[in-house]
Amino acid sequence: MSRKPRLRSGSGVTMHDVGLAAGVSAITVSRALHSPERVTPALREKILQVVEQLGYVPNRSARQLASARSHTVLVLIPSLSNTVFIDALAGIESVLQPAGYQMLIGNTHYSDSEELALLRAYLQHSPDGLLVTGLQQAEAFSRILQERQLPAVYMMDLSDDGRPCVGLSQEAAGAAMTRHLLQRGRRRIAYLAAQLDERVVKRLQGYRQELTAAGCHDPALEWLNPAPSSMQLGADMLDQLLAAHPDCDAVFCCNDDLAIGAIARCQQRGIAVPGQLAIAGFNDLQAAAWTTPPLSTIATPRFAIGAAAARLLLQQLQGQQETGGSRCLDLGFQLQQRGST
Amino acid sequence: MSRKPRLRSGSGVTMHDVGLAAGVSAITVSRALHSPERVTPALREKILQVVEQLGYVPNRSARQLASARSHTVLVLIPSLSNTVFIDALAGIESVLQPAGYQMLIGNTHYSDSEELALLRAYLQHSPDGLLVTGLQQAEAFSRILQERQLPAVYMMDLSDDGRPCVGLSQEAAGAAMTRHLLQRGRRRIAYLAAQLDERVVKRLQGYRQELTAAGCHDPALEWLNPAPSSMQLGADMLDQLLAAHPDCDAVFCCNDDLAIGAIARCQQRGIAVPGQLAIAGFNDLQAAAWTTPPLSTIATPRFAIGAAAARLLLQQLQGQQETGGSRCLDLGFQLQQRGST
DNA sequence: GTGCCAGATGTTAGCGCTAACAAATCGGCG
DNA sequence: CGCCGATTTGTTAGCGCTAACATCTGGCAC
Repeated sequence: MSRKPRLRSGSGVTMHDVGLAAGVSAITVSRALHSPERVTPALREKILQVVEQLGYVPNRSARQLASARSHTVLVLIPSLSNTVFIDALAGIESVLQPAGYQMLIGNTHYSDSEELALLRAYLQHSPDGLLVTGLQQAEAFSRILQERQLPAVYMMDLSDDGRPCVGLSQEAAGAAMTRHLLQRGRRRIAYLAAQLDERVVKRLQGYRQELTAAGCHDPALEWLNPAPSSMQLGADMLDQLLAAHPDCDAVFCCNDDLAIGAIARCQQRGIAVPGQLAIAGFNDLQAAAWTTPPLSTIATPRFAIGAAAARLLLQQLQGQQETGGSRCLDLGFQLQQRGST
Repeated sequence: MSRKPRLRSGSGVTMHDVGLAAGVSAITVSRALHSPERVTPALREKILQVVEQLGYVPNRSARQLASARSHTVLVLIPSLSNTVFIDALAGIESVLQPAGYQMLIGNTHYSDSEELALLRAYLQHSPDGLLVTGLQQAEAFSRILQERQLPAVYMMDLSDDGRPCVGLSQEAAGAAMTRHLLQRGRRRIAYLAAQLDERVVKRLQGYRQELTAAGCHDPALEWLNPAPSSMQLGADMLDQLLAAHPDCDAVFCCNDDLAIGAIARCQQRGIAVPGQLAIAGFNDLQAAAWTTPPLSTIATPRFAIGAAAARLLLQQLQGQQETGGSRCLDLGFQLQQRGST
């Protein structure tokens, strides 16, 4: 009258089974797989053969439970529909995958509270570290990280408080594009923005600085819309802007989506670009090179940012707590001048 | 001389601790959290309070190990940089997240062998089910699914072999667009394709059928390039096509990326669209509405496909093995006629 | 031969949780 | 008043793996 055996997950072959078949104990199998240098080469070879033969698949939960390390990294991004973050994700994947780390993706929908909720939810997986977009999280967020001693690397921006980060100066990039427009002789330069996340605001600050320095800053030319960014919105905002300020001679859009909508609307309305109106975007999405005229924009190294951030995090996880040197990596940006300016 | 306590992962608060503080046993805490109906409301309330107070976070690995269920779904998509799959991903997320399921994302890079390798690697997480893009996997792939009795739902296409799937008839969609071009009076209709995955090939089949039926199929007008799809490639392929076949009067691109490149190149070369050449795309990406002229294309319900596939999988996981009725869901498509045709 | 050390392998226990069974509790009814 | 069944809670064991310690082996110095 023995009790029912439990349901086995996976293939049912355990490390113990492999050991049995290879004539060793389970722990030796574990070592053969995860710290090869602690097992005689011949024995290791034999064990690997048996693993192959039995189709053994290690159980990650058991490993995690026993070792208190999950080999998992939580990645928080504001949106799945914005290519910018997907590119960074690809960069992260390219580093974590080969290193044997699992990537958990959390979509915060640009919301601090959702971000916090996601962090709480994903703590159940006890990630070894975090990759976070941006620097401004809810207060409770940083508290949790601190309590649990969770290492984190921040992406897309540069911090001034010692937190490890990989990105670019959004402010400098905003300033660079504004300077470019000034150099092209524009004086009535508008700033069109949507979504209004921290990066968009920092670009705005760069824009303000340059215009103020040049003596032609006009707050009335700043059009900020908290709605999600889209090409439709770019077109609509352009219409509104021109209706209110027909003398405007350049539009700096906070991202390429808005800019593509704006440029298409100009095309529709017969507004000469850049003759009457220069248009600039931000991010250098693939489509930016294929508008009429092609869009001037700021190219950002998203893939590289993701990859570098992942590498930085892995360094921390592997205990290389290099104390010296700032751990802030500035990967810069590049002004792509095309036909629209 | 007691041994060192093991490193604790997470916060260190266990179910046992919660039970202790609430004056109940660990299993009661487990029940309060996961099967509320098995605990007196008052007690449950108290337990939840203690959970909150102690900041208890359940350990998913332990749960998984003990219950042989991972509450995890593996999602395999061919690419992260193609919006089509990201949209589906968003749909999947919208269903799995609220249901308490974790989504593991595997990027197959359009490769059968990588897909198989990913499946093998992710088996370590013992996913409860799979969401797979397309129907054509390596042979070993299906064998593994069968061996482990892993439920899977296939996305983006329709099967004819009884496998549960959610998508649309790629063939019918290809045919519909071709029919549309024929109705607009075109006779020399080219098919421009890249990446050449199974969906692209099926659209090609639909295209062939319609043209053959109309008596104007010319294999020389099929331009198939295995390289990854991009706007640049679309522009290049258009040039090559027109150099070889100046009499061509319509181009059906297998996706919007190619079409956007092609339409931009026409603009650059002064080729009248649709006057001299009609151009059509596939998928209805956001940018398709903002080219000059706006691109005619086939709108596909990607988000809905992802969501429906996830729901279908959850049904299977929750044991509702409804035997009756096909489990193939055709969510259709819509022809978006715009200025380019 | 003895002692010793380094390296290879094994033993034991326990990570945190839940399935299965066991016990306690309660209300209602003969 | 005691017995029944239903409901609520507890006990026990074990999921598969690995940290820590224990043991074994062989080689080498003296």
